[in-house]
Amino acid sequence: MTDLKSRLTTVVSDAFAQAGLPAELGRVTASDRPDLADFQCNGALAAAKAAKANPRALAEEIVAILKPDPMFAAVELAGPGFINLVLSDATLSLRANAIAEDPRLGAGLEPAPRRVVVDYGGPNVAKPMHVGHLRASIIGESLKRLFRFRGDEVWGDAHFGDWGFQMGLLIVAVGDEQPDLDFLADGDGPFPSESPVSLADLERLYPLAAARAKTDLEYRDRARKATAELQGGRPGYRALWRCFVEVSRTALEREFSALDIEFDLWNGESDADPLIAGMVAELEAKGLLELDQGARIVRVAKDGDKRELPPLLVVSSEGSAMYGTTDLATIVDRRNRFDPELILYVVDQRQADHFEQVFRAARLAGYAAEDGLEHIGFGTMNGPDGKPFKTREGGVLKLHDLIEMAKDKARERLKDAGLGAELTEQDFEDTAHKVAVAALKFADLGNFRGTSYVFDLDRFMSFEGKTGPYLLYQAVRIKSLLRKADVEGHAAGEVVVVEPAERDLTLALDAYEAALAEAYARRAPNLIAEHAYRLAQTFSKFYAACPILVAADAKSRASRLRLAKVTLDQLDSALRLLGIETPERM
RNA sequence: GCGUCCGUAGCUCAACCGGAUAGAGCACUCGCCUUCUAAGCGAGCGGUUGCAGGUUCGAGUCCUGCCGGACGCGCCA
Repeated sequence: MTDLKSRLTTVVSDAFAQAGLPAELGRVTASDRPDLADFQCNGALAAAKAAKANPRALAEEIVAILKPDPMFAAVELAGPGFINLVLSDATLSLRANAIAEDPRLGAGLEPAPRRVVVDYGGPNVAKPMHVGHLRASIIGESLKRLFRFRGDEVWGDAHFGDWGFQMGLLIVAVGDEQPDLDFLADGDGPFPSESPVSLADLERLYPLAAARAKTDLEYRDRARKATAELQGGRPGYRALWRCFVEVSRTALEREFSALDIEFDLWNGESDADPLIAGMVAELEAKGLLELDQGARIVRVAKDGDKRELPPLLVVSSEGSAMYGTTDLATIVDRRNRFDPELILYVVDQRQADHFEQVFRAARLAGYAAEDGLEHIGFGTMNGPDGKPFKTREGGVLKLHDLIEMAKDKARERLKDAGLGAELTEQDFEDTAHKVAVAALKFADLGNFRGTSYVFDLDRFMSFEGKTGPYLLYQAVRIKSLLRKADVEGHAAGEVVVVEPAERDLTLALDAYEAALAEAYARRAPNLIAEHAYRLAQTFSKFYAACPILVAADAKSRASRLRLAKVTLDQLDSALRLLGIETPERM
């Protein structure tokens, strides 16, 4: 199962070799001029430059070699030395049938599967998720699915923020409010397993405590002491902390699942904590630690650097672990548990320096291979003013509220379309939810992750043009068509490509593999989104140009039905990789 | 100050190792529902790719300088 582009690259590379030219110049790409050809090769231009020869003459030689191959309808020399390739209808028909019969819908596998950890989401105990978590979650989930689909063994890890000073703050805050709690007692317990606080309590108390600790030094010291005692293993604090973690995690999982985001692991910062002491000793033994201004650091600057990268702080002058320490220990933890060949950190681009420090330290310590750690940075989601998104009041918008806003819009639009009357309330709600999630995710994943984008709910939910709802609409249309075909007793049959719209649709289907391979290589889900949109649009043109159920003859109806079915399946596959589900009706 | 990223149509974004006529969507104009969902399809309008040089047969893409913007730069995460 090979896509046309790869197959053509092989064929044309062989022709280059036959002509005595470097085979790697035979790279074939989709044509820039669809009016002239299906595919093209620009290698003759590069070959001519290297050999100081006439590009047209070289290209002519290649054309002569390729021309007899019956897979082509035409092979032509154009412009300064482009080789234009037009495939025969028979070649395209063959390919369309192959994709239709392929359980992977034309998508390939990576030749050498790896063990990969995707670190994304980054939720924290007691903190409600806000819009900042949206990108990390959506992009990470998509990369996890993509890597898994390409054949890697993948663990998605939420990397739960369940440790550190915030926990001490919460213990103090809860203790002040409920001074009679059993958990506050010294000694070994036993302590209740029932949580004395709800998530709402935690979310209420945390910001207050954090603010107070900034100005009230006595309060801050109590929180620090509580943090130290918790980390030292004080049983009552541990038991209380476990309640915080459980209450938070349950609520967060519910929120993530509303976005179809599911983690394989909820390993927290607390899981890495027990490894820190040993790790520090090991770094010491390896001679990597240095005492500087009272702190223990690893110098990570390199000779070629354009600017001196600050050292990684492993132990602060107060003797505590920093977030870089935890990240480093987490690498050790993952190595021990899974021995991953690659760890992807899907985290805001602004933390690029931090990860560079951690990665360099990890390599120096031998915890990871040179190419085993990657920061997958992304830009911010901005408000209309171009600054990171805030509510009208200037606060952060909770993720939950954002999703509700999107669902309200979706309900409104579905009612306008008269769908409310057709569906049961449950189906209606389900569809509204899917439409809202598709709108949000497609708006996010449609852009390259590295660039920031402006959040504009009206535009995302406009249900027109290049949006999530448009893609769902195309999928739903096909589902409806197939239901009708079923009722009328029409079956799909062999694809025979005749019409231009059928050619274009086949070429669009074939491009799935190239899009996925590129998305994988560049860790860029927007290329999947781009493909899905192209496919949907190409189908829509086909739908308008080629009657399916009322086709002129039974053979062409069967052929078009199969094209419609495989388009739906591939669209569904691509959307699933983006984390988007399609409803039955809309 | 140093460093990273960015500047493409009125707006939001593409452009596959440097290749043909820089592409989509929105907005605007026009056409298309007595055939399968018009949340659609077709056509049109819209560009000195921030500015100035350079390399090349060929530059949005590579190099240099400048202008403008975002972000980061040791004990928060």
